Amino acid sequence: MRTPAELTTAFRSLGLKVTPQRQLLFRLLHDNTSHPTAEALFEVASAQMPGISLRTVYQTLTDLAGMGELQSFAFGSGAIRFDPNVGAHHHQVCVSCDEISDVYVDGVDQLNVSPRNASDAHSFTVASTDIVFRGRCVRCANTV
Amino acid sequence: MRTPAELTTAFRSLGLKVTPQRQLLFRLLHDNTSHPTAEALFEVASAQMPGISLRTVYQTLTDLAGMGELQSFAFGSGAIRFDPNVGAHHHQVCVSCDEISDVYVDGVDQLNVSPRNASDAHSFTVASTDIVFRGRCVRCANTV
DNA sequence: TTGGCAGTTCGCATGAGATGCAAATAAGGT
DNA sequence: ACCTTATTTGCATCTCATGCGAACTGCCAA
Repeated sequence: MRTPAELTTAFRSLGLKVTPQRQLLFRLLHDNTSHPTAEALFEVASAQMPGISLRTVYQTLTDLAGMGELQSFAFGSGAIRFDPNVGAHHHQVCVSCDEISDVYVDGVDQLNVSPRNASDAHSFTVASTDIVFRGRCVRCANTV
Repeated sequence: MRTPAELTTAFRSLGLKVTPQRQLLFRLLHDNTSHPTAEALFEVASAQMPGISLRTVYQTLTDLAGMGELQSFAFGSGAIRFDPNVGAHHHQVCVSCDEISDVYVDGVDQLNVSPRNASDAHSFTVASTDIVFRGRCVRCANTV
């Protein structure tokens, strides 16, 4: 997503207001690589702005996602994760500690896809491809 | 997953009981390519066995998944989908009608993965790879 | 600088999806 | 046929998320 300063301009030019709550979330999300949940952001935000509402966090995240400034993903279990990295990338998920990392993948366009039924060939128009690698991060691999 | 007959034997040899409810679900799931939710299976099961409990459907699905007879996936939104196809395959999801289809993909092992930070290289042990193609099925592509 | 409209925040209610729990019931070995 | 043990069921509970309305506040305009 864009920088807090750019988002401030973007919001204003859309007729949206730049509140202290939103500014805080802009800052907490910018360059955030932890793929936080709404709840997790709420915890961090609350420490810096006691009284901020979970509802507002959800609201702002939804708005940012709608503007294309955030991507959101559901990884198997639990709450939705938000990712300010909106470029083409994929994810690694540690099955042990649930840590999620961005990864860049070459060769996606070379994948050879064949539907279950031959009759379905060429019947699907792919708009995007999401790849999730599940396994163990170094820390968890060494802890087993 | 295995056939209802095979599952019957497998359950018995594990000390588990083969109830009419389970037999019905074995049948409804065998060769089912619709990636149903627990609720969806409950609807179909209820038609054939009025009174069957949603709780039992969840319970049996969880058991089968735990035995490796089913795979379960969370696709972006809504309820968990179950898939009796436990072989290596991936999925196509229509963003318009939510239809999910199995697809087979060649070249997965040739993907060249690079972590966001070079220092993370070789730090992750991949156990499985899930690919989701999002787009439009023929039906929806023609309806736009 | 001030006024006021329109967008926001916030808390509570609500809803979906899923699981915990205990009493009643039934499978299936003996 | 019996008895032990697994299952089924319904209800309560939990998590994650969104709807809604009253109170509040950015921020443009005068």
